[in-house]
Amino acid sequence: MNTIDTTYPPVEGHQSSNQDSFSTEIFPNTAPLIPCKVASMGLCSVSEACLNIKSNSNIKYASSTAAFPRRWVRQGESLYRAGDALINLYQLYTGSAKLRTITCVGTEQVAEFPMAGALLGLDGIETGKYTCDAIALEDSMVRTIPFFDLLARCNADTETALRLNKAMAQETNHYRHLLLVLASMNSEERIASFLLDISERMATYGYSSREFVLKMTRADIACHLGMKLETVSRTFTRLQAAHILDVDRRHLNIRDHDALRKLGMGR
Amino acid sequence: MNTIDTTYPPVEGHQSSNQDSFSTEIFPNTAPLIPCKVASMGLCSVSEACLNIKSNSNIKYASSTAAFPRRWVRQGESLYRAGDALINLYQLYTGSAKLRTITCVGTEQVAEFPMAGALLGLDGIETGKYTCDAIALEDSMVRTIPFFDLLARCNADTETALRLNKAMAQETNHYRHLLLVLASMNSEERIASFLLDISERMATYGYSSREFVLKMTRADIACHLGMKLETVSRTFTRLQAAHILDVDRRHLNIRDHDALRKLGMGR
DNA sequence: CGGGACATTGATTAAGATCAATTTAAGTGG
DNA sequence: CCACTTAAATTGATCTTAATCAATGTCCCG
Repeated sequence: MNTIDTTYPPVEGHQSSNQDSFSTEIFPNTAPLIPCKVASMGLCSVSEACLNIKSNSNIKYASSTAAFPRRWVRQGESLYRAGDALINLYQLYTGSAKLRTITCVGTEQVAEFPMAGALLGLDGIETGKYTCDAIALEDSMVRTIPFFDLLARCNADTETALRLNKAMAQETNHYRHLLLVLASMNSEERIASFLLDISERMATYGYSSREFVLKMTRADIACHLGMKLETVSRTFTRLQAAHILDVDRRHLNIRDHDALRKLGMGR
Repeated sequence: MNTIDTTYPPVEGHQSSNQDSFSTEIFPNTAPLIPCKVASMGLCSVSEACLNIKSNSNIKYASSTAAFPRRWVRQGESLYRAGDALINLYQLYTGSAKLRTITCVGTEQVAEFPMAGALLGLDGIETGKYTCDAIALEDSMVRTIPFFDLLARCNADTETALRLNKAMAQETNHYRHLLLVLASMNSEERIASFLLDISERMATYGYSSREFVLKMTRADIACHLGMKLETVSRTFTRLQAAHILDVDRRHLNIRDHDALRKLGMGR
């Protein structure tokens, strides 16, 4: 029986030594940690490092780290659920997730697949309650950012406020583009667009943009792109036949990036 | 013949004396002004009135008004264009608009149809350049809110900051719902969902939720909902045949709101 | 009154949904 | 470690919805 430890993180002991060092063996399938990369490149939306960039450098980095504690989420578990009160935002440090909504009649929609660096929880800001479920696609680690702390920080620091605003605007712009994808593209173009997005984000975090592993199921992809899972599967097959992709289950290899771009960027 | 005034319901002369009065004859087709309604009900996302709600009440309303000057936009004209530098946000005071993106290959997507009270320009926050065209569907009036003034205000006032955040989150949540509509609903359900949204917003501003005039063309609706304009037309016809709607070109009458809701809320 | 934008309607086609059957991989427990 | 169970993915056959192509109708504005 697959009993999951509901008292989260497996991890013990290693926290005692250096705060930011992790033994990745504990989660062998987990992506390597890239906190510095994310923070130093300024790619993260809002992180403890980013938050301090423009603030008084006398503030101890360590204390800032302590202010945003880590939390592990195991594969399949939810970081938060629709209806929960918004208390924290979360920065995804390692791993990946899906953000999904379910209507009162049970229709599901996967809105996005956040990866390391992403800021989660913004969907709760409108009403004070989350409107989505945030579910880990693999064992993942987040930083917990108390929302009202963040607001206070924004109040003290225009830079942080602008950064938060940009993070929110980025999500909105991403959705607006996704609307276009769903409204005007056929299944091949949707899949191409989807893969380009993932490819780009992989590159952003220093991984191969050509070869990677999809962390989500065909059903998740279908639910994200407004298709049926059979159509997703068939589309992968067709793109493989066209020598644009090599697909082996979740493992993906982009053979013809130009052709993929031509498809995914719109007609 | 059942001719309905295509302008929004008139607001009785309360604007004649004070500084917010306009001679609507200049723009004969323009909706009556509803500044007080929008502001006082707290329905606007961010307005000069809202911005002062929690701040020092000694601040003159007049000076605040002066800080956010009016601007008229004629039907078909754009308030801003994709690529323009973000300088201002705009609060739509009267009238309505469409927000649309066009890709490099010319694919168009109408992301939303803002109505009075809406805050426009948020799409420019991510990069500092607008990513959409904001086009007036009728002669409309906006309040011009310099973005960096607003940021400064947010800095001074947590309430304003939260309000701006909520406005952005609201837009994002709206898009997320629209994704679900496009991903999982058939044409009847999409149209139903679309009409429910408009109906609700009409009610919010004190107009009839049952009977109203669509300010946009069939092509705009189609482009918004990921359909072809012929399909939009046919769907209206079918909903009329089912005694759910009365449709006469742009004029719309909801005969069976429950049936419409059943369709639009998902299966 | 006439021209153009907008809308409706009809006939046909094509893309993707649906229903259904296998195949493959990954655990689980004996 | 291997048989067994289950989740995920692929593939095939058929059907349905909406796209497409085309023609006509209607209203508004100059």
